[in-house]
Amino acid sequence: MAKLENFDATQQRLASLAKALAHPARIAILQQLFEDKGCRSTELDLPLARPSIAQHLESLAEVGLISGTFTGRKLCYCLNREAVRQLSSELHRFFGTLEQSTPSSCDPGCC
Amino acid sequence: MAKLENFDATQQRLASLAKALAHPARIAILQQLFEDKGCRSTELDLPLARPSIAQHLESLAEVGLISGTFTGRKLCYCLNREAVRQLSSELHRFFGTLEQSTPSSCDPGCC
DNA sequence: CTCATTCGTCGTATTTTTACGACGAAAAAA
DNA sequence: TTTTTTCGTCGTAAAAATACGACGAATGAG
Repeated sequence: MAKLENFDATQQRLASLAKALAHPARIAILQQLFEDKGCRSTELDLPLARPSIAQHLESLAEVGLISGTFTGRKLCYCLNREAVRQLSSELHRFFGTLEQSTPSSCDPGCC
Repeated sequence: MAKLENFDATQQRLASLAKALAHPARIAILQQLFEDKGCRSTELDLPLARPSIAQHLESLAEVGLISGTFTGRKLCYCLNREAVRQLSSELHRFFGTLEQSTPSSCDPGCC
């Protein structure tokens, strides 16, 4: 399948950032990391089994929103606050350009 | 699967809005609707077959970002600009609360 | 009218995501 | 040391998302 490469880079990037947020567990993880609830898959409080939590952490790490480092054998995930800020501003810019557009679509003559 | 209902409503809502944006085709559709490129699945310019485009339009409609109406047998999708504005502000609020949090996670003593 | 085209939808193949049991190595307890 | 617990990861089952061929009704051309 994977016809994703036929879209332009900006569309792909926005989509993959959005995909990172596209599961309540990952939203919850970001919230808890921000609240300093803990940084390990076992410290996070989610209604999911541990392997699932680890998987969600990995997806967040893949887009750079968090990054995991080992201290000995323990894996700790840290927020990449700068990346979060950047994601926030990319989304904001996207919606900004949308809102600047001419508000004429679906005028009476549209269809 | 579907353990989604074990997360709180805000997390679920944010996730499903993000999911709506989680494909480059849907990003492109929003852009083109905003640019008044057309409002029908056949007028949109995407590297996908028509049934696929129709499917992406449906997902956007499901979260209320656009809505389709028939004029005779022709189906025209219109942007719901108010819903887009609201999505934008919900995401902004989410990131806002994140950024206000104490920036201490992953301090030296974290792990 | 007849034939071709258009467009919405159905069904389904394929891929990706989600979820977790189970294993093994390390750490902790006994 | 022996036993138990902890935790990261592997493999895989189940579900959801993605993509499109094909059908049929309606429209338009000849």
